[in-house]
Amino acid sequence: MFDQALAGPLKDIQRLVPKPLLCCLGCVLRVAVLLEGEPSPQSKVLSTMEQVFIKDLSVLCSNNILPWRNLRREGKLFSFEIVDESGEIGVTAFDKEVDKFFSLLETGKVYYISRGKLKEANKKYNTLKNNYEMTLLSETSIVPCEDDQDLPMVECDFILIAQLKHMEKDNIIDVIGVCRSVDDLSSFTAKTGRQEYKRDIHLVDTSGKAVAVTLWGEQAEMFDGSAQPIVAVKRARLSDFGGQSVSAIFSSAVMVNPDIPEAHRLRRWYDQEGHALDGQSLTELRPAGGGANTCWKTLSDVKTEQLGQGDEADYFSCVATVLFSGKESCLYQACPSADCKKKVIEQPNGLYHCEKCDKQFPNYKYCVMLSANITDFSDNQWVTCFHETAEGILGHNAETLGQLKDTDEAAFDEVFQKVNFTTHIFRNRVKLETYNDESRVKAMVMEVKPVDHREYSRRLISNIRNMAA
DNA sequence: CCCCCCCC
Repeated sequence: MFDQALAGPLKDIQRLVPKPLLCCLGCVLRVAVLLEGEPSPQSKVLSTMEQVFIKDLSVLCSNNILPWRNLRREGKLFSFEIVDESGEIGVTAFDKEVDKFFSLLETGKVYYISRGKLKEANKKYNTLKNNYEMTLLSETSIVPCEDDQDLPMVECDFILIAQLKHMEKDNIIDVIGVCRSVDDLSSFTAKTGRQEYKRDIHLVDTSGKAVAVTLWGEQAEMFDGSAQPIVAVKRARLSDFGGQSVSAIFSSAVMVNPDIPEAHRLRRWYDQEGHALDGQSLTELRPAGGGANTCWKTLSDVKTEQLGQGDEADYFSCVATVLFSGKESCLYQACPSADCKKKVIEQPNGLYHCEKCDKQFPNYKYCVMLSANITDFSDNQWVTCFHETAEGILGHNAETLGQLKDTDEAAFDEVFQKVNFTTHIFRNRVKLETYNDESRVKAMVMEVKPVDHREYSRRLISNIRNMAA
């Protein structure tokens, strides 16, 4: 079927590419490419019978047929990547070739490919180490290769996480590490308006450093890091977000527990000693579920840095302990309308008037406005907590508190006793407020969360390191 | 012949 005399390695089509070859993780496709005719950079036909492997595991999943459109016409396409010992190349199939080959090509299988077309790769979109890319033609043939024994495994271009520090943003890199933790899946609205998903995972390697890797879409949704697997990401992009982080891109290959020596070495290292280390992350720690750019301050920082004294409000987060919470006047009678929390005024007629809704009601509901003094090692601060934040600190909702107040004074007191010396993460808003010609900085609690001791300890250790440096 | 690679 194929003329062995024409056989040659993939490197024949990239002899103009002086780069060393890349690794092949999870080798997949063996391809023999037949070249015919004179090579020319613009359009040449391939001819080789050497083993070639697909290496991008993501491109062959079933939803990778994409529509395309230009001024003249539209159609569909899919692309995949093949690699042999000598290098890699991207391949694209359009329209009829999609119908013909998409279901035939299977990740993990080996094929002979003949009579494709080569053209110059567009480096803007193609991060493969090849100056060319391949297009399938109507005369292209792809035939499964039964001999898939002894697939060559080539060395990888993995970079130690600690070495990322010396690299610039946007570099395309390969990393491998132990997935020591996984953030929750998060959803966001992309520029296109579509709802997309992402997930950060945290890899640590023998360099003792860790880095966050962002996965996207289905890869993010499906990722299971519960067993702390080894994760290799090929052709990811180095980002400067949060200091340094790594982002999977369209053509990144994410491999979980690949069967390669680096992975086995990492597994042994982590299980024996790595798990006990607290590898410092190149990516700034962001507490799970926390807002953007959490600004951690001690309470004395807030004063020395004069937060809240400018025109705008300032926001900061702190870990602090409740010293006192005022039970007097912490409950008020509020408008019973669902979304209204305005204080109501009892009328002579026995009804309750809400100024905001401009209505009178026969009843009211309780709402909480709690004044508390919170402290950390450095200072203390009076803060005001409304509604959910107050309920969070007190551990009861407003309705329950109201009932206790009205029916069981002792139990009501106990709620406030129990709150003393509880520690939380507070996110606060501080702003200068003027009342009766007197200006003072008021602190309002925006959010109360339990302390994540693991994350908190990491941050403290990181602070100590930074102070020692 | 496509060509978006995202987000805080």
